[in-house]
Amino acid sequence: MKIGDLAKAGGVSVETIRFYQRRGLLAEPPRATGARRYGHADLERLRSIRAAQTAGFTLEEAAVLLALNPEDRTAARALAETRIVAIDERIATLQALRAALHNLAQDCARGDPGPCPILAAFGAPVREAAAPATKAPAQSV
Amino acid sequence: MKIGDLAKAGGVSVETIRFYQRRGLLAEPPRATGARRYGHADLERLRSIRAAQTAGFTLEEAAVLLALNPEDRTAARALAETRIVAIDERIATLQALRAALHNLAQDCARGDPGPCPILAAFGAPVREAAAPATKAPAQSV
DNA sequence: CTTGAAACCGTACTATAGTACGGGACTTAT
DNA sequence: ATAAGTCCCGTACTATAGTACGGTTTCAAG
Repeated sequence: MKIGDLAKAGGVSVETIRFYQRRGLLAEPPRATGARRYGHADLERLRSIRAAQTAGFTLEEAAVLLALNPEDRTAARALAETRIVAIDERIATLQALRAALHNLAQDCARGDPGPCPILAAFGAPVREAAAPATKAPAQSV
Repeated sequence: MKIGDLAKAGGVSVETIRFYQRRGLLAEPPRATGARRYGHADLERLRSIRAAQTAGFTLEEAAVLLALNPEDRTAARALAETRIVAIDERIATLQALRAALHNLAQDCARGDPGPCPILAAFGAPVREAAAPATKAPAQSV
């Protein structure tokens, strides 16, 4: 396999593979007359990285996972537990946020007089200020 | 107020204020012999930005919120609803992730023979590959 | 009147995960 | 044999939200 084939098989771009190589996540096999040749193990490894990423691990953590001794269940479990705790925290934060926002939206929708509760919470207090920001609103979270 | 006072009052760094100014989120008042002078409205606005951010809006979205006509409850509510939907999606994703990870950890803890389920899911398939990645594991999510 | 703090300004760097670009080398197909 | 398509490599750019740095004024106190 050449890098392009590996990329296709792994569902990523050539650039991404090269990026992983720079980060030390993927090996750079010796080049045979020009192009480097990749084997099935490389594809497996690429898939592992992607799987770890899908599970919410960063590339950094994926690297740790991949460097683990396959026998080392304790370490693997510790890593997983750490992630679970982090995820739980994140979920709790988001739920609190969601609730707060929802309340504001409800209050706003009730339409009783006075300023919009949402804008009162984090909108325009006086406004005669700056120029509008750079571009179109981007999707987040 | 000079920029340092504003920063202190708003609980951010001077650099952050300057950054907001570059983004058009905060105005740059005219300079009176050297330093620019800030008023209470600037502090209010800074606090609004921070509040919006705490509510999970990006700076971009905060800018939109701040640019809104205070009467425009419909737009404000739309913005809030959009965020709520995004948050719900994010929560759902995280919950699925958490469940998957939790299952793997449980299976791993049950300790029945065979490879560690966690590592089987996204760990070391063959491993004779790359050098370890750059630094220490960072906290995420 | 001099020293040190703070303001000003532009630029560059941090982290994360890539994407894009440009030039040169090499391979493959017509 | 020439053109198209890959590959290789370094560098720079995207987004997000800042932080840090270096140099130049200006301000206030001693």
